Amino acid sequence: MDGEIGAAAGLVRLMFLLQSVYTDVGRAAELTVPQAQLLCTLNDGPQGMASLCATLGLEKSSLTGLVDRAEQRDLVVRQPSPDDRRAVLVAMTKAGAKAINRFHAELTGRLEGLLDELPPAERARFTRTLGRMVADVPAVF
Amino acid sequence: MDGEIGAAAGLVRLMFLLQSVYTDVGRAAELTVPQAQLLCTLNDGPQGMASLCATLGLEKSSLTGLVDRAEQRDLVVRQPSPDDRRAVLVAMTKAGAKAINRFHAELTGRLEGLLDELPPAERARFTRTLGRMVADVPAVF
DNA sequence: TATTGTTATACTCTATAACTATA
DNA sequence: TATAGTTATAGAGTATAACAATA
Repeated sequence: MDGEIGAAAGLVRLMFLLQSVYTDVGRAAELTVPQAQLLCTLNDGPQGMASLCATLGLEKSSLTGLVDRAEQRDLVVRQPSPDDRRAVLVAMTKAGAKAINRFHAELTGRLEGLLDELPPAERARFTRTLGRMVADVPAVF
Repeated sequence: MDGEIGAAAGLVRLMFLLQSVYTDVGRAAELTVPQAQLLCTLNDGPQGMASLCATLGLEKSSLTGLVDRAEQRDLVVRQPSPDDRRAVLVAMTKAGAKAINRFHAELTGRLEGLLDELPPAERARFTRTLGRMVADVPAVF
């Protein structure tokens, strides 16, 4: 009634809306979606490949390729781990930091823009509920 | 304060949560994400390639490949258009309909489960706000 | 001329399996 | 033996550019 849609349909549509915004902002910053995720994850400091696999939900070999390409574009560098000679630490370069800062600022603006037309009280309630729903999702942003 | 996160960060986390659920349910139904999107779009009836491109946000050549692979898996068929001899209509097969019905039911359940722990009033408000936000998003579900 | 769709080509992303080196 | 990471290989998805056929 009255054009209402179910919760599931609404969530799927929101997912596509968010994906298209994310991809779009990425393109403007010359970052693919997985590259942007990688850089966001590295924002807190260098990490080992295994740890990145867990955060990003990728197989080891997939991450090897992703890091290879990001390294070719001078977004990240591989460094030897001081503690474990098998391990590698992946760190952002200055160019990577610059790209992700731009991406982050632009994406934040675009996403907040999606809520612009909501009355402030409704927006606040929505954001609070959102925070509850994603409490357990790793901080990839 | 109090573990609150901003609206943009919340939306990004929700996007990743939704993507992982969507991908997961797709895998169980042996559908890739783009294949599931394609089948959902065809649920209302056969469509031409150009129309599908617009709905799915893909280039013509990308869609050609997607439909090729879906056709190889017997999920869709290409039919000649009765009105325009250049055009092609893409339609679901019985196997495609079966797969997407299963996918749809399972995904709906999983997504509604995300809201399970919210108090009913909060859930209703959230769903209503959601509906407002995605009013202009094409119905890909 | 414009539109519909395909082909050729190239790149990114992802996974599985087998491998090397270190713990 | 177990863990950290790479290599080899294969397949899906996407885009740009050039093309054929029809409107």
